[in-house]
Amino acid sequence: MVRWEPNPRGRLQEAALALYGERGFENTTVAEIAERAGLTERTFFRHFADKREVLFDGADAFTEAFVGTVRNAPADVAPIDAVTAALEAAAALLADRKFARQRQVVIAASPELQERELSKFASLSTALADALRQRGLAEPAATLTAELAIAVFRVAFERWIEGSEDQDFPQLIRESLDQLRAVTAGA
Amino acid sequence: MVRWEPNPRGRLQEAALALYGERGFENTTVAEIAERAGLTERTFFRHFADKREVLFDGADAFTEAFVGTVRNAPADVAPIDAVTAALEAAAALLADRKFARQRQVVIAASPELQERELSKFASLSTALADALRQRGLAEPAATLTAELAIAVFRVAFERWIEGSEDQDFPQLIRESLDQLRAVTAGA
DNA sequence: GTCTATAGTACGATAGAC
DNA sequence: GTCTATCGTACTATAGAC
Repeated sequence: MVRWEPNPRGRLQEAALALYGERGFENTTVAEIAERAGLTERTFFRHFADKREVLFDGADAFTEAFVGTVRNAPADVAPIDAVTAALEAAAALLADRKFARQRQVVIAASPELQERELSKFASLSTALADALRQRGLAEPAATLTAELAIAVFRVAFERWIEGSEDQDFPQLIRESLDQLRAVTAGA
Repeated sequence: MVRWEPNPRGRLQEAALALYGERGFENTTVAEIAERAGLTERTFFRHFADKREVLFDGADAFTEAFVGTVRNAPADVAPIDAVTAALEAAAALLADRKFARQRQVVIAASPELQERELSKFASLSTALADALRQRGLAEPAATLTAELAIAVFRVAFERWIEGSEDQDFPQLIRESLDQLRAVTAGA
């Protein structure tokens, strides 16, 4: 017989997402999350640095996948093309649209969670700019390209979440990139 | 004789910036800020929603200046050109480089303050996208153009802060925009 | 202006897993 | 034995309620 139920992190995440959805982020206490997961407040803070972080556990892995694609691209591939490939690779990690949608609804309802999400995207952008610089792209082009990539991803992601059934993520990304080119080209 | 010293907001802001700089954001209590300003903790929270907000008091005015320029641009001006004009107009609000630099050092030292700054830029981006949409620019071009503008501003701002004496902000913005065009054009 | 709930930290105790 | 996971308690400070 096991003394503790398995997967405490997962249980805490599930409990948190459910409670944030039911009564909102602000009206949920850490004690309540812990209780629903069969754990204590103390244990929650052992697994997650704060009350927001419980919804962003996969962020590092996502960043790694994203940046890794850029790092592994052949040296003669143009920055914009390497980044496009990375965007499509990252999209593949978002298989579960229903879960993503539920999570996004919760985040959209809380300014604090939105702040944290922005912070995660900023980290991703920084890591991406690093990778581009290591490929020889100078500043400020590296930073701008990274920011641009994040913007494209977020636009495509939002459309994917909100869209109907068979929206193709890579297709959405290509469309957004085309829009961006049209704008920067000017009138 | 005056009953209260004038300008409580300004005194709180000054005290906060000084203390955050001296001992860091996390190691500063609201009570200490209030004390240095000759006020009470309660009064601090009457003026600012939270401990971070005291460093972002000018954000709304900045957004208004930025977005107003876009809104007032003639209808036949291309979106990218309207946005460029707004960037340069916004830059004019940042006259005091020494203050801006000090503030930026403080923000850079605190993840919490960085999160708040990102949040302010996100609000600005949303407002900008709204203005562009009212000018007839469709989605997702409006959102992408707004995000792009913020990215260009931030890059130029950072260079302005870090640069030597006579860096011209408008010039930095034009350079960043050129870089962006070169990247999106591809190899 | 006073009071209170809750986030988050510090330190410690306990006890299963190996 | 060592390592690691949980839980107990006391505490500070933010922020909101009254």
